[in-house]
Amino acid sequence: MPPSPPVTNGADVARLRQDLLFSALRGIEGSSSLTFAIFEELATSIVEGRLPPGHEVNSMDLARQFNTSRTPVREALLLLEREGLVIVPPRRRPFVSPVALSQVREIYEIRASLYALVSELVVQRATDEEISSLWRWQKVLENDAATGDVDGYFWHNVGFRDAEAALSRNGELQRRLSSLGLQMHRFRHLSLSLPGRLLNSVADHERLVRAYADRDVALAAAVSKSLVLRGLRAIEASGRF
Amino acid sequence: MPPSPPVTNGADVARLRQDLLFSALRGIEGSSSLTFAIFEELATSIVEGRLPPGHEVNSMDLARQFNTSRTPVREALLLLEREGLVIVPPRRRPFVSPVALSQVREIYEIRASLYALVSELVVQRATDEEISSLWRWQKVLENDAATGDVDGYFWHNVGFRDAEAALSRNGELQRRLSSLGLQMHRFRHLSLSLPGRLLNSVADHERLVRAYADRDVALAAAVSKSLVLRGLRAIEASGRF
DNA sequence: TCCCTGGCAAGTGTCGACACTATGGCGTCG
DNA sequence: CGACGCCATAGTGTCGACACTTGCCAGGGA
Repeated sequence: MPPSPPVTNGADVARLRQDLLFSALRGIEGSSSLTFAIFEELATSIVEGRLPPGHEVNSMDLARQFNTSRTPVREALLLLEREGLVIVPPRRRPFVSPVALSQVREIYEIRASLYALVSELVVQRATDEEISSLWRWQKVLENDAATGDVDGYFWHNVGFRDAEAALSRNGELQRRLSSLGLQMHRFRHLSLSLPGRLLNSVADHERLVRAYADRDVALAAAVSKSLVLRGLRAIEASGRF
Repeated sequence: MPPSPPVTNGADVARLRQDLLFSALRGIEGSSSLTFAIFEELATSIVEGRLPPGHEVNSMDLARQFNTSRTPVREALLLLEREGLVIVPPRRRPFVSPVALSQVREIYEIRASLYALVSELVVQRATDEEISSLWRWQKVLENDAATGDVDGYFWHNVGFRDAEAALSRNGELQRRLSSLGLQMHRFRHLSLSLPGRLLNSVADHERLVRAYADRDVALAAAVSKSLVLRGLRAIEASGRF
C-alpha cells in the first residue's frame, strides 16, 4: 500500500473508515473470501457497537443470517477471537468480549510505546517528501478541528497515524498497530468527546510533524507517545467505564 | 499465571520450553482442544525448524497424519496464519512462511520497543519482592553462561523475559510479546551462537535488574531496549540470511 | 418452600461428501 | 523443436449430518 495520500475531500469519511479499519489485515485475509467477509462484517459490527459487549454470537444464528453453513462462520469467529473481539469458550456459546477500563489502559500503553517507535523510525527513514505529505494531513486535521467535525477528525487522525506507520518501513509494526487499532476503535467515541480535546490534539500533531521535519528523534518519540497517552487520560477523565 | 518462580534445576529445560512457547496463548485457546492441539503441534514443529520455511502443509495430509477430518486442521492453519507462521493463499496450498532478514529486523525493533515498555512498567509496578525474584533468574543465567550451556541460557532467558512481562501487570502486552516470541524463536539459534555473546548478555541482565532495584525508569528502559537490539545486531553480524 | 434430579432443547465439535479450481503433464500445432 | 492449450488429479472451500455437551425447566422429594 502506498503511503496513503492525504484526503482533502471531507465527504468520503465513510470510505476512509472502511479502508482504515482493516488496512493491514487486508493483505493477509488468507482463507476464502466467505470466511473473511463474515469476519469483516462481524468485526465492523462489534467495533461500531451494533453488537454490544457480552452479546451472544452463536454459529447457527450467524450461519442462517449469512446464508451459509456453520463452517465459515466458525472460522470467522476464530479470527475474531485472535483479534480480541470475541471470546469463544470451549463447548460454550461465543460472545462479544467485554471492554474493561483496565484493558483500555493496557492497549493504550502498548500503542503509546509502538507509536513512539513509529516516530523514531519515521525520523530515520522517511524522505522529506513523505514528511511533507504528513503536513497535508495536518492541514486537514486543523480544518476538522476548526469546524468542530469530531467524526471527520477522528478518521483523519487514524489516517494520519496509518500514514505514519507506513512511513516507518516496518510491515510487522503496521500490522500489529492495525490489530490494536481494531480493538481501540471500540471505545473511540470516549476519547474525543471532551471539550478542548480537539485543539489540544491538533497542537500535538503540529509539534509532531515539526519534530519530523527537524529530524529530532527524541522529541518526535516523546510527542508521539504523549499524544496517545493524552487520549487515554481523556478517557479516564470521562469517568465512563 | 503467577510470576513464574525461577528454576534452579537445569535438567527440565524441556518442560520450561514447552511452557514458555505458548505461555500467553494458553489462556485463550478458545475453540476445541483438537484444533488447539494441532495448532500447538504444528507451531512447535515450525518454530523448531522441523517444518522448514516454504514447506507445504496441506490440510488433507495433516488430517491423515492427525487422524482427524480436515475441519480442525483448517482451523489450526488459520490460527497459525494469524501468528505469522504459515501463509494460506486463497485456493492454494498453505505453506510454512519464509523468514527474511528484513522481517527479523522488523520483529526485533518491535520487541525492543515493547520490552522497554515492560521495563518501565516493572519499575513502576513491581514490588521489591518480585524484583528480587528476578535476581534469582539472573543467578541461573550467570550459571548457564559460566558453564557455557547455550540452550539452557536461551530458555532461562526467555523465562526471565516472561517473568518480567508478567510483572508489568499488562496482560495484553504479555500476550503480544508471546506472539512475537513465537515468531522470533524461529531464528533464535542465530542470536546466541556467537562467541562472547553470552557474557555480554549476562552483564546487560545484571544492569537491568540493578536498574529495577534502583527504580530507575529511564535506565531500565534503555538497557532493556539495547538488550534486544544487541541480539539483532548479533544476528546481522552472523551473516546468515 | 427449597433443593435435587432427570429429561429436553439448543448449540458445539467433528465428520465425510461434493463441487470447483489450480497445477503439471501430455499431446497438438505452429 | 518450442509454445500453446487441454485434461486428469490433487486439494480447497463449503455443506449438511450426527453425536455429545451444556444449561434450563419441570416435577418430585424433603
